[in-house]
Amino acid sequence: MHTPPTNKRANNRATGRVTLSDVARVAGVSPITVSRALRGERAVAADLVSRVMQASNRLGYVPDPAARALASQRSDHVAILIPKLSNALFVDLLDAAQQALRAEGFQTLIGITHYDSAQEELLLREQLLQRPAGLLITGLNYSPSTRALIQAAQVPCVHLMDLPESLECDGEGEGGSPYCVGFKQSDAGAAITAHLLAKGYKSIAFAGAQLDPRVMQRLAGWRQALTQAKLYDPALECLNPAPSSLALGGHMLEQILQHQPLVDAIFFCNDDLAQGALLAALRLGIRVPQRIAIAGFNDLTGSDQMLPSLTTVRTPRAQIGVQAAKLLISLIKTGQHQPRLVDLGFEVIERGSS
Amino acid sequence: MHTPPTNKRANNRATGRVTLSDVARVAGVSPITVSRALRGERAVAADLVSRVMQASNRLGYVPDPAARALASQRSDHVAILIPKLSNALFVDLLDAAQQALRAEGFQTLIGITHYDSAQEELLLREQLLQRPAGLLITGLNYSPSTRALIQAAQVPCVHLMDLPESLECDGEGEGGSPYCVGFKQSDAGAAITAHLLAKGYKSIAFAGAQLDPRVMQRLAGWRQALTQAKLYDPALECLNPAPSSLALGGHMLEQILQHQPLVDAIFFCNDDLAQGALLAALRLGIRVPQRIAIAGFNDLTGSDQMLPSLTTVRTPRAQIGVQAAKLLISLIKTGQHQPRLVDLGFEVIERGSS
DNA sequence: TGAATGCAAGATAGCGCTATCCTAAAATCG
DNA sequence: CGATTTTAGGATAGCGCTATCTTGCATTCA
Repeated sequence: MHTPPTNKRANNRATGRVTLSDVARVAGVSPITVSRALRGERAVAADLVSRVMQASNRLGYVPDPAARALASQRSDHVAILIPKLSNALFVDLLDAAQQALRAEGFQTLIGITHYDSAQEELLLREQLLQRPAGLLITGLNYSPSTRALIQAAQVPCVHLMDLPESLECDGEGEGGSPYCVGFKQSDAGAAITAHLLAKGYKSIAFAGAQLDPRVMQRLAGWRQALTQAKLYDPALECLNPAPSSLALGGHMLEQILQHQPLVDAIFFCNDDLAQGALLAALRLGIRVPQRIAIAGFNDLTGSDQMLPSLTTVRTPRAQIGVQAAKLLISLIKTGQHQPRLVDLGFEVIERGSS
Repeated sequence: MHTPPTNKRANNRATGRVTLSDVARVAGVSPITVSRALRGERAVAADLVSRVMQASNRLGYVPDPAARALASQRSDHVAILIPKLSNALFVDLLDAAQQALRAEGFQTLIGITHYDSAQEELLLREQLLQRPAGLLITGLNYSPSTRALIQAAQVPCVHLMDLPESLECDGEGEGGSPYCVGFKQSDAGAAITAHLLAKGYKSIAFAGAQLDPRVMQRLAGWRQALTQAKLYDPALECLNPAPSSLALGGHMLEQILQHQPLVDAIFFCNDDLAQGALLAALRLGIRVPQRIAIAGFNDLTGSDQMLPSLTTVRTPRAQIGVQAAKLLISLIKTGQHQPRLVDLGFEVIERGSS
């Protein structure tokens, strides 16, 4: 069957879809005016706008994202790149960002990198095909090819969780510093270490898994705090590239107690490790914090329920998701935003385990 | 600046994008033939196909999803509707489904319903605007308007986690039963209850939060098992519509112990509740399983690490995500699939808490 | 007051692909 | 072996929107 092209204006064919032209006809204006009126782009006379609005509402018009994307070379998608969904941290980030984006009419495209920069590049490449309006990327990515992709795509991009080491503007040629929403991981690492020091612990180990850039920065903060207190010892570092998990935390506790019996406190780079350590301590009859103090990072679900409850660093991940989304949207709409760096800070939460 | 339409075939303008026509020109065929060759649609002579492939690879051609979506009225998106990201169950589901979909070139659109059917309908409406190729929906949705939306959209849809009560074909008019990948929630509820009965527990309480349809089915399974054992008592039901959490699990344990001191076992509808109960028991000095046995559901992360380790029902959520994605893809490509119902079962995991 | 300027609305022309129809050649048949 | 059917490639025409240029009219200035 081929429906002959009857009246050019009544082009809603068999689909039943209400198009711009339909609205235009009802409002008695040209299609392009409807487009402009609905997008608020350029000046359109107030009475025309209201007529268009009325017609649009009456017909229940909804723009077609695909047509819009094809014509404007920009979709209503925002791509988000996240390392893993098995870490609650990133789930909270995703949840918050997704909700904030949806409120502004954006669809979220997720990409899980598994901490693999080749995967990250591939994912980004796939996502860029959709011509997203913006990009949210975990961490400050310095993979040159990924960076080049973003530059070439001319898409606004906000980095999550992390801030560059030097807060000052370092005008690095192309557009200056990146947009970032997060907090200083190294400061947070130093702060929780300082807390343990203040409580009188003398031999404070660092236990880190995954060893992504943020863990390494927390490690740097810990090093700095201990060095300053003249208590730093490389033997106190327990690093494992395996993914973070409760079970691994338990193993690490045992390992440290065995090899470094003088250690009286451990700073775990993530709460799941610390929770695992607390459970292992319970199992092994090791008293926390009497025999050894435990501190975690992120204040994940359950940390306040542990026995003893877990001393940790509360990180504003939901806030980061929301603020990053807002920053990105402003970037999409206006092309720029000040400041480029948003530091949402962190908070040391002292609980029973220290 | 207006670039005059020079050569119609060299239409990759300033964007640098390689289009179908570019490939067509290089391969010495018409654009439509390239389109057909690359999609494998209709018959195209083998030598032409290989010429097209070569040209396509050489130029690095990648189809534009927006153009494709506009022309074909179908995008490469698959929409997934999930209640919450705060329940690890759904995160695992999403993770698995997303990965399987991506492997086949589909982008995942997420929607978080927060167990709100009005939200669900709104989200679905928004997602349908993107003309998704398929739909993954948690649970068997019976909200009439949502159902109507799906029907009207003519989009393949697979339901997750749950199977309809009557497994027999009940030819309900329009297209028969829905496509489902999951397991029988009520059977799982009955099975874990049967396990507790077999261990000799006589007064087995049910503690449920959120009270979504799946929880209610587990409740039904528990009721049925206890009724059969002539041990059912409505007073043993502890139901709370609040979201599931560790803290709530602790509260529920205390509540049950206080109001029903004779209870010797509790079946919690989700592992986070059960984990919270175990921690609360530890805090209160209540011995598990001696004073009271605890069982959970889903075998979430950490359940094996608890003290004592948690008896629970292992549910194949990652499998469900993957299988549902596969079923959906087959549905998208071929229009149908048998069987319509995929039961992936479950497994009772006996651990220290019972 | 006539020319220069601004400004809002419209006409035009695609964005990059696929659905549909068409046609010429090959394959099948009575 | 001519008539019918099948087949594979191409021409054509949009999908529903926005970028861009053009035009008509009200403002402003020398």
